[in-house]
Amino acid sequence: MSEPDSTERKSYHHGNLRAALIEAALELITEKGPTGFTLAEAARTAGVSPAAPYRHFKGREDLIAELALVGFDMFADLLEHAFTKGPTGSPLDAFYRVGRAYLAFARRYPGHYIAMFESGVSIAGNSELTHVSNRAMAVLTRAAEALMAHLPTHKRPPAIMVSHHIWAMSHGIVELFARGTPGSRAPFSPDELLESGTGIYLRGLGILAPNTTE
Amino acid sequence: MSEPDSTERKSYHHGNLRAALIEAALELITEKGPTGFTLAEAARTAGVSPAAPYRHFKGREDLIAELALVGFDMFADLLEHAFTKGPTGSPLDAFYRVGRAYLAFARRYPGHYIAMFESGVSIAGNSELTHVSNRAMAVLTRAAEALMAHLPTHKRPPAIMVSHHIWAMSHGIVELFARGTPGSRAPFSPDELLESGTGIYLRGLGILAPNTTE
DNA sequence: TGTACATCAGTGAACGCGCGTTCACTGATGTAC
DNA sequence: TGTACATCAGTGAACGCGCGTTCACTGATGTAC
Repeated sequence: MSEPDSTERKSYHHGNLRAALIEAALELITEKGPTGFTLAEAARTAGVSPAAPYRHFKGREDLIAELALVGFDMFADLLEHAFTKGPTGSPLDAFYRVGRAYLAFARRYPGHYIAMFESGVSIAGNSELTHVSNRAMAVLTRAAEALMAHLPTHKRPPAIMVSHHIWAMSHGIVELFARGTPGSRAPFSPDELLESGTGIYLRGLGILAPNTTE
Repeated sequence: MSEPDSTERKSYHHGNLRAALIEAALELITEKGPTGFTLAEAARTAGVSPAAPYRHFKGREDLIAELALVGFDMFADLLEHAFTKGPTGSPLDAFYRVGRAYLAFARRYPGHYIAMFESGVSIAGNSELTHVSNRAMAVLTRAAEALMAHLPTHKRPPAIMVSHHIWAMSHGIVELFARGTPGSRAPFSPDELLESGTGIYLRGLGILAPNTTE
């Protein structure tokens, strides 16, 4: 009844503070946006004094950067896994899987996604972040390359450009149609949108036949 | 030398406070992001006491909502103008113009764009905002409709879906590649990306010939 | 197995800060007559 | 043209608040011998 905070603790030491702070920060960011997140509240949620986080992070910014770092790492792994899983699948299947994985990540790990793309964290200014974000990007680019391997060279745009297109559309869909009141804003679900959008796009690349589906 | 703030003022009354506050807010939001913006600083910039803004806005949120409202209105006008200008142009030309206008708006009015899409303002929760954002969306949809008018019905996806695709890609490009260190993040400019992306997409729709350019 | 000691991971109180907002006020402006 | 008065658009001081961060401290844990 009178316990002020979430986690109980018996000993002086928390034992798992770093992880608990990350967890708390993710929840707070998900609920209140990057603006709403404060170190003090994360400490409170973890059941710890406001000074404790400074044993594990240099400060507020540092914690957010850590969220983004972990996020990009998971993101890259997820995309990678979607791309390489199921050796029976065609490059086309793999490409669609990667797209779906993109949306799935944004939906499943909103706190990470926000820290990565909406928190104002400077990716270019942090070499670790740059590295791991490049890794995620590279998966998309490889998927695009595999997809276009059999296209005649003169009809093949740079794979990086293609992955940028797909990334942009995915990100746009997440930001515009997967946030906020779910579903109310659009007559189409995010997944439908991405599926249909990339379908049309791939037809334009010459990878799908002009009028496959009905 | 010792003037603390930007605008000089001779009389007790500012005369133009509302507009000055909006101007100041746009600058601050552009420089520091939606988080960095405070009513107090906007007042300071306008050379006015921290209580003065309350004569013109209900509070901080209200000011941001106003920025978004004005922004969406300009946005819709700009897209509209791009769409209807030059009666000689084909629907295809008009469509490209609308796309370019999208990027141009984001580049030219970053403060408005941020207030509209990144400030956390709830569009659905404000009927005026909903109305004016729908208006902008409608322009895109009309452009898509005009574009697909001559497609056989069974090959024609819903215009709303198409406009959602285009909007998502445009927004994604703005967020991922037009912000931050300009150009450093991608080997392609935002305009190139949108142009090539929509080009491929329109080919997929059957609006452009399979291999038009080289 | 026991003891001394270094190190680690917390505490809690305090700081300075700037914010959003309210309040009674006052100078300037506009209007009626 | 002049005067009285209502209204408007500011002031400035104050409030309560919560934050980020620092500091000397202390309880718990790990290690050497």
